[in-house]
Amino acid sequence: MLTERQLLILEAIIRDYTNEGQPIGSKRLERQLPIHASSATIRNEMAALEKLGLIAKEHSSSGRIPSERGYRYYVDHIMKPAKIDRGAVQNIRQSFGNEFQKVDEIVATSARILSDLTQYTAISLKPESADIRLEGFRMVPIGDRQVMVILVTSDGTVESQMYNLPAGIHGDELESVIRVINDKVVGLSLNQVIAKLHECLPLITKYLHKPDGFMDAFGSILDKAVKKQVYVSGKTNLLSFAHWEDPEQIKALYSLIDQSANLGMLLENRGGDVSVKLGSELSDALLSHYSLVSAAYDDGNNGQGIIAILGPTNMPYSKVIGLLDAFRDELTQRIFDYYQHLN
Amino acid sequence: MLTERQLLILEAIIRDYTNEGQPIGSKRLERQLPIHASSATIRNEMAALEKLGLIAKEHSSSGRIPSERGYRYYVDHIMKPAKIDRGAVQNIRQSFGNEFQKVDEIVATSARILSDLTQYTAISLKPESADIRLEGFRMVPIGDRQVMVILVTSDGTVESQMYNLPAGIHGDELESVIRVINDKVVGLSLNQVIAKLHECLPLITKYLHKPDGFMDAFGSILDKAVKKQVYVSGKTNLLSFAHWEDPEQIKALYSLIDQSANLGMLLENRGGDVSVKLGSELSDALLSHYSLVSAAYDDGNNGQGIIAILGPTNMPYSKVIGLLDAFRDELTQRIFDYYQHLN
DNA sequence: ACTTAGCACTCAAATGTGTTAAGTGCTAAA
DNA sequence: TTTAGCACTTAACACATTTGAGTGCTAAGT
Repeated sequence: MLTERQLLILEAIIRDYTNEGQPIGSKRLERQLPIHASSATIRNEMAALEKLGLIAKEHSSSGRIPSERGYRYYVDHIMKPAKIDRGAVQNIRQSFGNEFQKVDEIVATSARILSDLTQYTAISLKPESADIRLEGFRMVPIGDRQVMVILVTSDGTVESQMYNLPAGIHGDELESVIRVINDKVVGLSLNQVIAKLHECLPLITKYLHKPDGFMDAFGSILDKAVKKQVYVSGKTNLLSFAHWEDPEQIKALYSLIDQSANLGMLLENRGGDVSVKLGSELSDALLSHYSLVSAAYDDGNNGQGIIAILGPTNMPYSKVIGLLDAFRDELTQRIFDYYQHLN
Repeated sequence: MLTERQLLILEAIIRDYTNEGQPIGSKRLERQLPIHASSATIRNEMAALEKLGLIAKEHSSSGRIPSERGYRYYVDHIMKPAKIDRGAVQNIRQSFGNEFQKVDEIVATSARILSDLTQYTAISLKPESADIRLEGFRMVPIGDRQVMVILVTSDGTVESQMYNLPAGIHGDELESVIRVINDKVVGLSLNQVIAKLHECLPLITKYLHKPDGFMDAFGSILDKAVKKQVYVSGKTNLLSFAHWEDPEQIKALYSLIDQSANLGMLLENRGGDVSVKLGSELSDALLSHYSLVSAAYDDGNNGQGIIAILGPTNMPYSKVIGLLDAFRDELTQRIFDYYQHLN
């Protein structure tokens, strides 16, 4: 257990290092801290904190910087989320605007607002419930040889994709295909759909002479619906605080972030409170100097989504966590409004 | 007019500088060039070239680097596009794969292939003809309160968007709206559509009590159809040869590229041959160290699209131009195939 | 048992000093 | 017109020196 004085010192080191990015020395703290103690005493305390692994030196005679464990301790035991003032909340509310036609738009907008507010990279995941079923299926003829395939899932998501018909397919054959699909796969969970559809392949082949293209199109649209929808905003902000000598490393980081699959992994978040993951706690070594603050939000009926901020390890956690928490409430409300408005 | 020897020297400087990025000196060239002349003679020739503004020094005693005018002269008068060997063409063909369901997919894939091949940033614009008309309009009911609005334009583009109906709209009212739109605006050019639609507003208001949302949705989907579709691939490659340590500048560059409107401007290309724009010839000062190689391609019936490579001023123009030219043919063929397959 | 002044020590960063290598321009002779 | 030769310039590098902020340790003071 840390003494009161050690807590003060640790907190001051973290605060100052967050603001200035420079190692913090004992004389500085002596001047600054509201405690009566000489720099030598502070040095002793610092040595103790270092032995506990909470702070570290960059070289043998440098000031101290918080270690990862230090941040962990700070986040878990010292820091209190900053209260977000009403003006800021108002601001968020305004940024959302109104008139969303899809939940995806709300989620995408969330990422944009968050990256604007924090100047970090923001990530948002669309709410997802455990069991999504295929709820509707349409094929809308567009031209002689084209149809638009539309899937509706039980969480209200609508995905569409063009499909070019093979030569010589007639309207009634198309009708038959629609009927087959409505009979056989509508109502199933999305994971079962593809398997079931393959079972029905002989049947479909009867109407569509060459069903490969159709299966591809259907598969790709189903993918869109199944895939965790991830929205990332403010990627370029990563450049601002990258120790960026090496362009290759940044390229790698970007491509990591662009692979939404990775991000899905990264964000695993079992609901509840705002969570902070630091450097080595993140799945990829590329992120060892970064830190991820994430929060799950409920959409009221279907499931949970996630919003997150990816920034430097020395970010102002108090502010960011406070913001994310307030934002989460705002977002939940927005989604609630959206569904409300729909019924 | 330059002498034979001056041409050789200029060409060698450009070639070597492209490969190594280092200023080129007279002694080097003496060793390397297949002409009988001492370094002093070459120095004299270099002085002449410098007086013509074709090459420049970084500092008073450094070797020479090509100036922008030098590149211009090289591209216009010296360089011949490299012949692309059959293997490479085969490679391109393979990268395309088959089975495109939309022209957009072909165009987007083009950007991807080009940035892969060159390791620069590639940009592609979808073909656009002068006069696009609205050719079809659908509203597909999805749930009780949602419809999917679908527009088809005369160039075969299909765009869709969800629209949440105001409360208390019934099927027959929706039918009426569809009929109004089909009667009044289908067949018009896209630019006229919005104006005409506003004329019909009283009529629409009769059926949709609050038509604002609908007008918004219709407008935004029309925007999608009208807006020049720009695809950019390999943005991170810009990092590889950015010689600037300033993240802010790169951020600015990225946001420039993300505003597709800007890119549309940038790319203006009156068809014909492959065109090269260097540094200051580009619209934005941020691009002064970059160079844009672009080519227009025909899609056989509707109009022209553009493919382009954005890279450092000292790129290997011969290769890039040769590649772009060959790629253009390949792309034209692909689009031809696409439409062929559709009839 | 803490605290603290004082001191020797460390290290990064800034500054200064040569040295080298690659280059230039100019001149005078071939 | 060409070229050898020479004086000059500059960036890049290696190296030493100084400075400033910081450290650990010790011995004396509370």
